[in-house]
Amino acid sequence: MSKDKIIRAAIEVFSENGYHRASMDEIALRAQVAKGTLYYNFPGKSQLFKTIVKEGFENIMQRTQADLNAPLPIKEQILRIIRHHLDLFLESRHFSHIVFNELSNGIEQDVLEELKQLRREHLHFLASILETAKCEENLLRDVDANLAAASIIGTLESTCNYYLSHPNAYSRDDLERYVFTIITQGLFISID
Amino acid sequence: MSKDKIIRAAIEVFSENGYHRASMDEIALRAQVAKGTLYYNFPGKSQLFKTIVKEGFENIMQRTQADLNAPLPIKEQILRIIRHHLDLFLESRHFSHIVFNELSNGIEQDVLEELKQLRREHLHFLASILETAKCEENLLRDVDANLAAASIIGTLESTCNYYLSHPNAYSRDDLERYVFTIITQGLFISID
Amino acid sequence: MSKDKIIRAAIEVFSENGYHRASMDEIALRAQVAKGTLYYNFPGKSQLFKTIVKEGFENIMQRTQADLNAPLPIKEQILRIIRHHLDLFLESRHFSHIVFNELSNGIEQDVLEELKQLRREHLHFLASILETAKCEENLLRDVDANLAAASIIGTLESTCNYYLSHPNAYSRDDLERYVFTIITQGLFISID
Amino acid sequence: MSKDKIIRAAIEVFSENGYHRASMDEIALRAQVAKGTLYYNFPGKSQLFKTIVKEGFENIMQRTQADLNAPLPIKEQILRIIRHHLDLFLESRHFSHIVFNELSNGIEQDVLEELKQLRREHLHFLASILETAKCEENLLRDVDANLAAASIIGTLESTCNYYLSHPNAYSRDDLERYVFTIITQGLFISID
DNA sequence: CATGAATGAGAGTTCATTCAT
DNA sequence: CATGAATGAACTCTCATTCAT
Repeated sequence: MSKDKIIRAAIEVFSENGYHRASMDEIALRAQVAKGTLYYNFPGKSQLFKTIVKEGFENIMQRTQADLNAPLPIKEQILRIIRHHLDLFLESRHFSHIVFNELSNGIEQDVLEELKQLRREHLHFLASILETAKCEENLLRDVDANLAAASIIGTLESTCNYYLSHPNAYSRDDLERYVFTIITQGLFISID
Repeated sequence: MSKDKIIRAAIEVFSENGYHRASMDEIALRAQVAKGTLYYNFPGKSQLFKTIVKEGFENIMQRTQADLNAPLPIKEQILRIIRHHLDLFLESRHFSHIVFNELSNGIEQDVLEELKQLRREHLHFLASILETAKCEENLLRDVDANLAAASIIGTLESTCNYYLSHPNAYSRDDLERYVFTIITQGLFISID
Repeated sequence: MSKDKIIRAAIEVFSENGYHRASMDEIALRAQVAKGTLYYNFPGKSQLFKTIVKEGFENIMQRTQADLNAPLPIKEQILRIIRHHLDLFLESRHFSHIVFNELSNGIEQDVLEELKQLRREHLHFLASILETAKCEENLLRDVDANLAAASIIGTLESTCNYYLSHPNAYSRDDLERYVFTIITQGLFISID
Repeated sequence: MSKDKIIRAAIEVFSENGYHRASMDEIALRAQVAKGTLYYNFPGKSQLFKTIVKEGFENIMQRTQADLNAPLPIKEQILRIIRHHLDLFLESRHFSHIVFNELSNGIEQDVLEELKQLRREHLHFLASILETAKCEENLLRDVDANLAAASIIGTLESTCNYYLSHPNAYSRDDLERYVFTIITQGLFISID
């Protein structure tokens, strides 16, 4: 089906070039459809972009949620959150960069607003997991859950970035462990 | 002098619109110089952008360095690092976003390479401060200093972002304290 | 039947948007048929347009003719011509604008030629009524009947236009009377 | 100068093709400038069109006004109005068609509104000449001056149209005389 | 030093038309 | 009879860059 081919191609092209340098011509070429077919299936470039980002957010939230269904200690929950996000970040580096960072300027105002909303929802999704854990287990430091969630995302994004430009510095497992340590040792209550 | 006027205007325009939506016309207009003057002073758009990002990095590194000249405990050093970065992030939100995030795709390859190098240098600058502290004071957890630095930057960037879209949630001082807690409680050794 | 639905929808859309801005998509949407159905029933956009214009001309000529079947004094005949044209012009303003004015440029050459022919026929139809009256009653000034007919159409078109953009200036009846006066006092012989 | 070349070319192209079929490429080609030069000098297609129509209206109003400076009997004034409009209509047939008819649909709403305003001003200009004459000389029939002006324009437009498609029917002088008769015998008071 | 008119490659988008079903 | 997904040529418009002055 054309729609799927287009989305697959668009992910590629947006990932490789960023929103602005990605051209509809290139996407059509990559999807092996005519340019008009893009506009038959999507209202325009920004809407196509939105669709993709939306799917990305939903994808990672679903994957995370599915894995947290069973009752798990918060430590394990955070580990899994980190693992899923690392999967996304490392498997499709540019795509995740788009999802988490390219939402700043230079996109049509209305679509931008929707995308920011999506990002907020993702953050609240993580925050709610933390909040639940904080209440139930009393293991988390008394920090605003939203800020904590923001910190997790920022740390993941930034460390992955570093990891990817230093491919031989440590293994994927090391990275996971390091990040877990950095995050949790600040989130778990410790005797000072 | 024209060069200064151009740089000031360019910071504004790049900040407000991102790299691609910023136009040389707009920059010339804001700088109150003719379009040709831009090309008299800078080889092109990407070079102008590079100049600005470079100045941004140098600025924050200088400000931080200057404040760390006196011998200070690591806790105080980190607090000051956070404070300077919050200053930069909150005072010129979009500019810092450019500096820390817009360096991904869609910029001319050669300039992009230089910018990534700058970002690496900034990260290493922070990492070296941490490294020194780790050796001298043995207060820091045994985590790769570069990853720790990346985590700090990511956390700052991400939490500021949240803070700015929820202006009334907490005060600037609260934010500073929260971020400090999140970062340090993971970086300082604690008895588990 | 699809054909009728299409024609009704097409009249609406052409009227509201003019030939070029009217899109086949919009017509199909309004007619509640699939786009392909348009091309099943009509060879293309210009032919569909031609069909509509043709029906418009035939409609007004029939209405006028029907009303002039009984032998009437020329004064009454002209009044009825005016009345029928005002009906058409005022009831479906844009449609009549299309019929009388949009036949100039920018339509496929072959269809355009046919449409101009239709306009000529309409003009000759009016002219023949005037000509008959001139011979039989000797009440009309010695002016070329075709020019006189052209003048009537031009006056109707132009005054309706004015009337429609000044809705409260005079009543429909006033307009009819004024136009009648303007036209006839130039067409009837008067002692100078 | 580029601006002049563009306007000259645009008049040609708009006249030959109507607003929608006229392409900016064609105008640039005809003007022997690059496409970008069009947009350097005019904000867009509709604005370019507006400029041209505006100049057309101003041109004919100026020419007419200049010729009516000396105090003339109304009969002579109307003759001159007719003459100037015939000049415009016959010399640049398509241009005048644009000016007087292509202002209906399918042009950007804001520009369309301005153009309609121009047409209204032109009509009021003619109406004011008639009004003055009516008051001063008491020679004009008691018909609303605006409708009378509309009638003149409509008659001129429509008869010229006919004249141009029947080039050999009568001479330009005949046309002028006929039109003058048609118009004035309805405007001058006559004993019925 | 500085200008700004001019450029042209390339972008996003529209839409009449086709054709396999 | 009717459909609607797919097409691709043509369109308007943007903008970094150049160069004669």
